[in-house]
Amino acid sequence: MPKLVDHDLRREEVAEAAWRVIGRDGIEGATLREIAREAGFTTGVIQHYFRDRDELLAFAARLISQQGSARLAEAIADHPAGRERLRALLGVLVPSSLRAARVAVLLGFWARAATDPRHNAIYLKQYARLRAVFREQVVLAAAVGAVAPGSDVDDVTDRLIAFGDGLCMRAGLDPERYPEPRRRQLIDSLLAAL
Amino acid sequence: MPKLVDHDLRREEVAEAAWRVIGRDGIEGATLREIAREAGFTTGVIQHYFRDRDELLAFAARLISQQGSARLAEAIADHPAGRERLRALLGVLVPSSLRAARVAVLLGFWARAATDPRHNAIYLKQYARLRAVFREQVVLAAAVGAVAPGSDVDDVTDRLIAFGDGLCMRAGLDPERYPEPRRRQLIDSLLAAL
DNA sequence: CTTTTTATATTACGTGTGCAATGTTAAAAA
DNA sequence: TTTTTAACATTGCACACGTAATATAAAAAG
Repeated sequence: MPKLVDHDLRREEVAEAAWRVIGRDGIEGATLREIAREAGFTTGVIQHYFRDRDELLAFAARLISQQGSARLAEAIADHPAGRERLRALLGVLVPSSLRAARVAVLLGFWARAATDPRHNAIYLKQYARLRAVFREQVVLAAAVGAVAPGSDVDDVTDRLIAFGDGLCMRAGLDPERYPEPRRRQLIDSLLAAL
Repeated sequence: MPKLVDHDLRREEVAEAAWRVIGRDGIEGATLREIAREAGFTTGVIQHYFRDRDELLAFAARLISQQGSARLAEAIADHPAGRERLRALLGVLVPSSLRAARVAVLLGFWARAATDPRHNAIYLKQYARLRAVFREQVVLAAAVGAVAPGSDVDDVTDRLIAFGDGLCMRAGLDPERYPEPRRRQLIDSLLAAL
């Protein structure tokens, strides 16, 4: 047997290079050659670990979502149920170290999900998971009195997520208007109005 | 002098064809040849009215924003200041006839604005206008008591817009979960919490 | 050492792109 | 009627793309 390589690790390595390229040049700029150059490999390597460009992009999209899930779990573990935990969850959607590149990656995948059925399916799964986590925590927050009594749980959940996504996007495209303190202030303002 | 053609009209015609293609195939699918085919022209026509592909896309982005401004003005004219008018404004961000294609166009331009400085500049101008309109109406709404006393006007404005954008995106990518009645319900729920 | 199998590298090919150059058409002005 | 010029069409080119095919390197197994 020849040189031993951790396949999953290599795939992640390539996917992360793809993110960096997408963040810099957009999805259309994420060519196999450019991704390979960014990763320090040749295109032959990428071909060895991914059937084609689309599978690589799909893998990258899935991976970014998995990492988001992990950060959601962290946020839950690190903060007590209620408003604090909701704030931490929103902080995952709108991370404090928000780079334009990160938003470019998200927007790129979302834009692709709007026209490509395969990526849309990936997106739907990701979103269902995200929403379930948020909803659960909204229920807990309501039990602790962090949500106005009488509010519909699903409404609050969807409002939270929509706000987080919108803010993430606007802030990524216009970082001067939405520096980190301003983002935190908006999140607090939103939570206070729940 | 030869045949007379309204230049602006032709440009709009081409831009609208570009939207349809982007809505169908994404921005990367919006090639000159495909846009020309969609518009019923040859690529020669497009070359005659636009310097290059980028200018065409920039024009299309500007045009879509202008039309949005017009719809905002309509919404203001048709609804009394206060909660009703805010609802109408949100209805412009999240139109009742939300097609996936429309969201694909928006996401495509946003994604491009994340990596292309020229498109980012266009986006910033658009957003400044949008925000100014919203802010003005939030002030009026507060005066009528449609906003909780003591709320910061800028906070409320940004929360409204972020929510609207986020909902528009999520709904466009997942229309089954967010049919029109659900979207209206969410908007009302948000306004009630102001 | 030889064989086998995987990782990585290289090259070539067909396709489609944006764009430039050039040709054709037709209508308005002279 | 002739000329002029904008509108539109066509063709070709250089380039970059994704991918297939193939070659080389390397390491475990016999």
